[in-house]
Amino acid sequence: MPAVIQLKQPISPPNETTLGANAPNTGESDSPVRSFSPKALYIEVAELLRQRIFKRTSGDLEPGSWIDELKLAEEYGISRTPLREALKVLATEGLVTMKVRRGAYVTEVSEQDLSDVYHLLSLLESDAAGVVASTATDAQMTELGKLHEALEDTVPAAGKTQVIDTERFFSVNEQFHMRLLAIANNRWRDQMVADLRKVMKLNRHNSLLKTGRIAESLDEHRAIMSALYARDAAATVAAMKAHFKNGLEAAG
Amino acid sequence: MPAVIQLKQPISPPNETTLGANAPNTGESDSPVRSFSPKALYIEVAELLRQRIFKRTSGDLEPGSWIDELKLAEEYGISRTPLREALKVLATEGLVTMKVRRGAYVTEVSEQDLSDVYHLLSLLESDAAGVVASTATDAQMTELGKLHEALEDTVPAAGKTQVIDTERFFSVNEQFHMRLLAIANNRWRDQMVADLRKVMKLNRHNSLLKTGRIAESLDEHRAIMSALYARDAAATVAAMKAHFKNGLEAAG
DNA sequence: ATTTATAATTATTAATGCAAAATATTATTC
DNA sequence: GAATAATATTTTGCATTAATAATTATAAAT
Repeated sequence: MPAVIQLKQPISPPNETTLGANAPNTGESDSPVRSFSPKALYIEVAELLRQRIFKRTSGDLEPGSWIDELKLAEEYGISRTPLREALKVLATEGLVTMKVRRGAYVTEVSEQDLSDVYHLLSLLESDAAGVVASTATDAQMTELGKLHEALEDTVPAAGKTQVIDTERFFSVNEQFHMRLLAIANNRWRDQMVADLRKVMKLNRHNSLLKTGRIAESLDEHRAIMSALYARDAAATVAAMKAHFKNGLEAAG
Repeated sequence: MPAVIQLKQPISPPNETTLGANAPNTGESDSPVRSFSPKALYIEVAELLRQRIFKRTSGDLEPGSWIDELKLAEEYGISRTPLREALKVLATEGLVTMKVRRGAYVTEVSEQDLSDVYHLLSLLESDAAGVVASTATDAQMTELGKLHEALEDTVPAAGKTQVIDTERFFSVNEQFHMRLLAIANNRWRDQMVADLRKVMKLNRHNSLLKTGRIAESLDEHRAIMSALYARDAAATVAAMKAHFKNGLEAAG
């Protein structure tokens, strides 16, 4: 490790975002960077770290690797305090693991973990679907129907040679699931699902929906939608569970 | 917000004793207090704050009230840094709510929140029960059976005039649920359940099991146990759901 | 040569200091 | 007297610095 005596020297944090460029005490107003930011610094840093953990391109921040506070703080041009606070947020999200007097490590998710988390996602979202089937207003139901139709539209009719817009399919699919959760209207569940999904993304094959399964997935969505329209909670739950079950098998 | 945090450390209640008595710079070695403490200070402080939030006797730290960092730091004899870190942990657990540039507030749980959280607890624990019914070893099943018998033993046979040891009933009941979760063997669920239970405890009538319902509760437990012994997952899930359903009605 | 003990290095944790932001208070004007 | 401006106080947020724990390296001894 470098960093002999002079740590605070501007060892050329040459690049990128710098984000916290605001030298603290210097009254110099040369850092408009986050002057417009209403959010706390540690929140923004947490988001940056999340991206780096997920992208996993830069080489560092791979699962299992130790997170060098000093290096990152320098890199971002901030002190270690907000960085530490950000790490604590990520720890509670399950993305990093804190070891006493040993610092933070990017969480390694085993196959077991992946399976466990997926199971919970399935449970929570299926339940949400059941709630929606029972309690959604007609307007909300129509809204979901519209999203489902948008999903159908991304896949060309059988026989057509047109390519599937995978990107768009995933996007609309995501919207559908999100809207469903929103209508189920349980912010605690929303938070849990969000956290669990982040953990899922730690995995290499992170897609909750494999590419080759689009046609099948659409079929399952149809089943979910018709159970919803029928306001059959049990059937909706079952359909959503089946949807997840297939998704997992494909991902495994 | 509920979230997943994984601290391998047990939550042994710190021997309390002023905890942070170590005056920082003063070289005076008059504070052996936490010299033997292996845990980070902010973890211990978080636990202390949790207790204060739950006990709610001291008048401060009531739901909705603002948390005075300075005052608390002084009170515990520590600086604001570990206190702030502790607050962030509690924030991710959903016990406190952070407002930008406005500090931390003890989370107010509405009736809606309470109902939502309870719903999720029911969902997660019922699912766990189902998993146990399907996958537990015979030894584990026997273990649960023993706990159930201990639960039966706390309630005198009908006709007897002996008083019920409520305290013990709650304790054994808690053990049963905990053991069930442990056998289900999904650490992510365990963490979520733990967080949700904490939120439930924010409520005044915080008992997950009302006093007047012991006999009924025992009946429900019997149903769960026999479904478990039969290794009927669906029946187990249903029995556990019923158990929770009744519990909520009693609490409401 | 292996093991143990001690010293040095490294990194985390906690404390203090300082500035910006927000709220409360006072003052001034219409 | 009310409203608005100006000032003062409080409080959060970030940075810096000090201290503590742990690991590595080095040396000594059996």
